Amino acid sequence: MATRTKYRTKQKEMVLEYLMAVEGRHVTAAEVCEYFTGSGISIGQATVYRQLDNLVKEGLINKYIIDGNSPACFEYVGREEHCHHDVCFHCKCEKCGKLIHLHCEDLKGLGEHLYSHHQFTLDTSRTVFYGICEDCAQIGE
Amino acid sequence: MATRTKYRTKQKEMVLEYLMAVEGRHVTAAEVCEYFTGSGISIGQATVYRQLDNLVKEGLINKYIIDGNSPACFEYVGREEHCHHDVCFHCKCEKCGKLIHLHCEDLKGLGEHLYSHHQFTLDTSRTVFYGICEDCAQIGE
DNA sequence: TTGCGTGCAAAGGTTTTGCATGGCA
DNA sequence: TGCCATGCAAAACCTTTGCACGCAA
Repeated sequence: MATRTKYRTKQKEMVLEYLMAVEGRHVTAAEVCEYFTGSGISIGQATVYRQLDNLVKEGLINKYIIDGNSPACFEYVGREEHCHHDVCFHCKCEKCGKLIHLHCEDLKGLGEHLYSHHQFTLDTSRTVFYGICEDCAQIGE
Repeated sequence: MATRTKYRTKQKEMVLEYLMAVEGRHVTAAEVCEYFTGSGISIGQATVYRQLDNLVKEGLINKYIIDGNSPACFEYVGREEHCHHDVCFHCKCEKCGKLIHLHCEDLKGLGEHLYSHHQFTLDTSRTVFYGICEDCAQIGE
C-alpha cells in the first residue's frame, strides 16, 4: 500500500503518466515499452516491469491476468480515495477484454462474508471478477 | 464441451485417472509428469499438456490461473452435473501466497447477483479473491 | 557520498510446436 | 490402412535476475 520506491525517478513518472494517459484501457508491458521506443524515449524493459510492479504494489494501477500464456494487462485505477465511500469492484470480460467498474452496495457483503466465515480479508482493489459480459453473452453461446 | 479427442488412448485415461485420484487437490502439469515418472510410467510432458487441455475443453477438469508466472493448476471437477452443486472459489493471500480453496454455498449468491443485477456471467474458475489470510492477518499488519 | 534505480543481456520457467514414429479404429 | 496421438527436443513466450554504471537525495 505504502510507497515502496525510495527515489523518484524519471522512468517511474513516465510509466505512470503513460498509464494515466490511457486510463480506461488495459495495456501490456510490451505495449508500454513499444510506446516509449516509438516515441524515441529509451527505457529498459526490465525497468518497465519493475515500475509496473511497484505501481501495482502502491495501488495506483491494477494488474490483470486473463490467461496464463498471454501477457498480463495493466490499468491505471487511481488512488483508493476515489472508491472510499463505496467499494469498487472490477469485472473483466474474458471474451472482449472489457473492464467493468462496479459500485454496488450489495457486493460489500462479499467482503464481510469472507471475513466472518472464512477469516479472509478481501482486497477489493486487487480482486477482479472474470467472466462474460452482457454483450458477449448475447453474441456468442 | 463435447469430446474433442477421436481416439481413446492409454495416456489420456491415465491423466484423467490421476486427476480423479487426487480429487479436491490442485495439481500442476509438472506434478502430473512427476507422478508418472515417479511411478515408472513414461508419458511425454507435451502429451500431458495436450491431454490436460483436452480434459479442460471436455469439462472434466478445471484450470486455475492464480498468477501469471506460477504454473497453472488443474483439478478434477467431474461431469457438469457436479458443478451445479459444488462451486469452487479461490482465495490468494497477498502476503504468504497461500491458495485457499473454498467450497461455500453462500458464495453461490455472488454469481447469481452479478448475473441478475449486472448481467455478468461469473467464471468462478478464473476468478481469484486476493486478500490477507487468517495466519498473515494475525502475524503481520 | 550512499545506495537505490537503471539498462543490458542472459537466465528462468512454463507451455507450445515440428516432425518422425507409434497406435487406435 | 488412414489418421490421430505420442514423444522428444527445441522453440516460443513472458518475466525475472545479475551486475556494472548512473543518478536521486
